[in-house]
Amino acid sequence: MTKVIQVAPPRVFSELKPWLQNHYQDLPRRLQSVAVFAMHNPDVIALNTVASISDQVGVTPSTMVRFAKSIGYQGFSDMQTVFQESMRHMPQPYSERLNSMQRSAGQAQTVLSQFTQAAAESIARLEQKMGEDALLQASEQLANARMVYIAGQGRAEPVVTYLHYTLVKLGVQSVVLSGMHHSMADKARMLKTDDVLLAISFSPYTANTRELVDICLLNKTKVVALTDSSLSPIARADDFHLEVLEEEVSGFRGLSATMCLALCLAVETGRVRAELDEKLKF
Amino acid sequence: MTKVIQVAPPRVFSELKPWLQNHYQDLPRRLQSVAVFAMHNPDVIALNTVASISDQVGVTPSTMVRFAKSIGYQGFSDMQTVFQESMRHMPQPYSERLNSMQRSAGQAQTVLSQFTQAAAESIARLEQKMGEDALLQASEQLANARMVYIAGQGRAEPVVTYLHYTLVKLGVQSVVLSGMHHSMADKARMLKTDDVLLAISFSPYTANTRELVDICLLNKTKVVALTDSSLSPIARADDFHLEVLEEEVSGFRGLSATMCLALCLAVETGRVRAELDEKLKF
DNA sequence: TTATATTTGAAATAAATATTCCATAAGTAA
DNA sequence: TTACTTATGGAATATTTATTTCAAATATAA
Repeated sequence: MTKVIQVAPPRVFSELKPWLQNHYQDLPRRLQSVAVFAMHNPDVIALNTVASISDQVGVTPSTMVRFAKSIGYQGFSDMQTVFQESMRHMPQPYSERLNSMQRSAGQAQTVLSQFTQAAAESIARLEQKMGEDALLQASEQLANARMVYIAGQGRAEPVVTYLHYTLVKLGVQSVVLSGMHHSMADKARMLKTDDVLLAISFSPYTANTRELVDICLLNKTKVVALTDSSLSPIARADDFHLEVLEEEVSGFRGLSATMCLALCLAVETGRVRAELDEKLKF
Repeated sequence: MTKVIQVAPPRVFSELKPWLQNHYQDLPRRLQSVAVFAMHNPDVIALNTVASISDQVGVTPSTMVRFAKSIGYQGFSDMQTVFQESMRHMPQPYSERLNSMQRSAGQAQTVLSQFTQAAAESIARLEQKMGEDALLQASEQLANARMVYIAGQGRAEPVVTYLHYTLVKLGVQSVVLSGMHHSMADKARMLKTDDVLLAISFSPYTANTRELVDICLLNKTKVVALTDSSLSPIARADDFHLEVLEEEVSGFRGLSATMCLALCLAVETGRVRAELDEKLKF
């Protein structure tokens, strides 16, 4: 029989959370899954049935009961009430919503709210302005490449890392150029005509990335550019460029929308590539 | 037999409210009581059983069922789900609400819209859940450090790069540990007690980063952790951890909210550090 | 008033949901 | 490996919870 905690279990959600943090490591595998799910989806625990929840978590109903008992509750239902109580007065669809709006309109904004707002705006604009077809075109270029070379410096570097990571995971061959200590000319020489350069650059545009794009376009190597303005030197008539502009907060620009676009680009590329691979089989 | 509305009943709470206002006069006395109660205590309807609710309203269980049926629902349970749904996605303040409504009303979602929506949701949640004080505490730790060592692998790597880039720009000395080819023990040895480890790790948590955190905590070196769950092995009672959860779209998790938090953390750290430097002058 | 329709409550029934139990699988230590 | 402990899934069971039924109460119209 699974050992059961004897002491009284947390009666409020805010106490349950640290409890799980402390005991998480010692929990059996399945019970860990439940713990993670519960912390991430408290509303689901509060509102759904054992069957439905266990299904979402990917465990059996018994496991849900065991989980509750291992914390010290009498059973699942007992634990569920704790989750339900945590929702009770929190939401209040309308009145509460208005409150939070007033609050944000009213007093001084926190650092956090300023930046989250800027990020949200940037993402909203991305969705509005970015054409699905532009994204698709760029993805097709990348998917058709023998190898994708990714370049970018400074603020663009995290984007490079992320694109590389995601593309590789999706089975698209790619290499990061920025890290290599070659001259631009040497780097450009690595690119064959069936390769594609994926260049990321934001204002102020670094000379290096720009130079690389220039050389590639001269060599008729395809270029996909990710930048913050169509006026950017790396956005040219003869390349495929995607534009994403981050809202600025007192001089700082985030990367939220850019990362979102990067993910879209990678996923779409992976999809197109998978389609191509499928065709080649026959 | 009580006459029952034939047309489809409101499927969302916001439509149910006006419906009740319009039909209130025509309802039998007991059903009016229920209507009033339901509008004033939607959370009770969402979370309690018929027996408990009918008791609170002062009617019999049958009346609750009749009430639901008189609106057009199949029974009480059917109506209850509408109340429950209204509690479910409680964050999403306003703009996002509108967006998702427009979208769901329209056609199928594009890749872009799916990911932007996920990003927006993640950011909204970040703003709601993250405490300004937790952010400030973490920032103070970093600002007081002689040197900030940043570690993280895989999906966390872009975040490492970004934090490093931003911190350095803000005049906070920092080094990226991930890139170095040392053993974890060697890396840990670099950290003195007045240094701080800034560890970033997401599920599935890489052993390396976890090990590093363990060693540092053993050595009483301060740790600031950025992770996707308070259950993560790097979120421990004795470190300062910030939690940010990215919404998932068909298996992919973005970094939009994470990057936003990273920027907040860096900027706040820079601000605190500037204050400290100012004091030292006198 | 009486006849009729409507509303209501209480108890019986049906449905759903949680819980327990047990056989088997997965780990662990020798 | 083998013996042993712990964890897990599936099915049977118990419990809770919603729903229906029907008789009584209340209202309405003649």
